[in-house]
Amino acid sequence: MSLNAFLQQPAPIVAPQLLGCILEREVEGKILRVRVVETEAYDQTDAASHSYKGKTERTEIMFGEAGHLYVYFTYGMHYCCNVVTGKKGTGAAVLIRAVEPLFGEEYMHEWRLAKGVQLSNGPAKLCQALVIDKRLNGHDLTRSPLKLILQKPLDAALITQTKRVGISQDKHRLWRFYITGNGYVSRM
DNA sequence: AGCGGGATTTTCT
DNA sequence: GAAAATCCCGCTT
Repeated sequence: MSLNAFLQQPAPIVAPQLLGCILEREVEGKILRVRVVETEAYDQTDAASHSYKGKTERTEIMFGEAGHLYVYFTYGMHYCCNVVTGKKGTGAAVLIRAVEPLFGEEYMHEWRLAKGVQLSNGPAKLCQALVIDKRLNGHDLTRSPLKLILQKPLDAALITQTKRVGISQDKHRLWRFYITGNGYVSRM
C-alpha cells in the first residue's frame, strides 16, 4: 500500500499502525532517525481536536492532503507535530507523542540538552530534538528534510490502547496507542 | 512518587 | 480575556 493510500484511512485506524514506523530528519547536513513509539488520533467528530469547530487559519493543514505535517504551537513555548490523515477536507491527524532515537542521537543533543529517555519521551520534547517548528507546518512527508517511512504493522499484542493525555474534552475515547513496555513512552 | 505552580504566546470567544 | 493535544522545577510524602 502506498504511503498516501494508507494515510487516507481514518485517524484511529492509522494511529496504531504508525507505531514502529521511521521518521528521518535531515538538518544542517546531518541525518537523524527515530522510531515512533506513541501516537494519538484526533478527528473532526472529536471535541478535543483542533479541527472540531471547523477549518481556521491555524487548522487549515489538518483539512488538507494526508501525509503532510501539521505543526502547532501551544502553552506559549512548545511545538507538537501530527501526521495528517483521512481524505482531503476531513480535518483529521495523528499526534506523534514519543519516539525512540535510532541514529544521530548525539546530534539531537545540539538542540535538546537532555539525556536518556528525556530526549524524546513527549510530543514537545521530540519536536525540540528533531528541530521541528512552524517552518515545517504543511511539509510533505514523502520528501526531504523530513520523511515518514512505513514499516510492517506491529502485532496487536505489542500495543497498549488507552485514554489520551492532557485533554479536557472527549476524555473517554481510547485513541492513544503505544508500544507496550517501550522506555520512551511519555507516560505508562 | 506525586502534587502544584510558573513559563509564555497563539488562537479563538 | 481565557484556555491551551506541555514541560520543568521545587516541595511534600
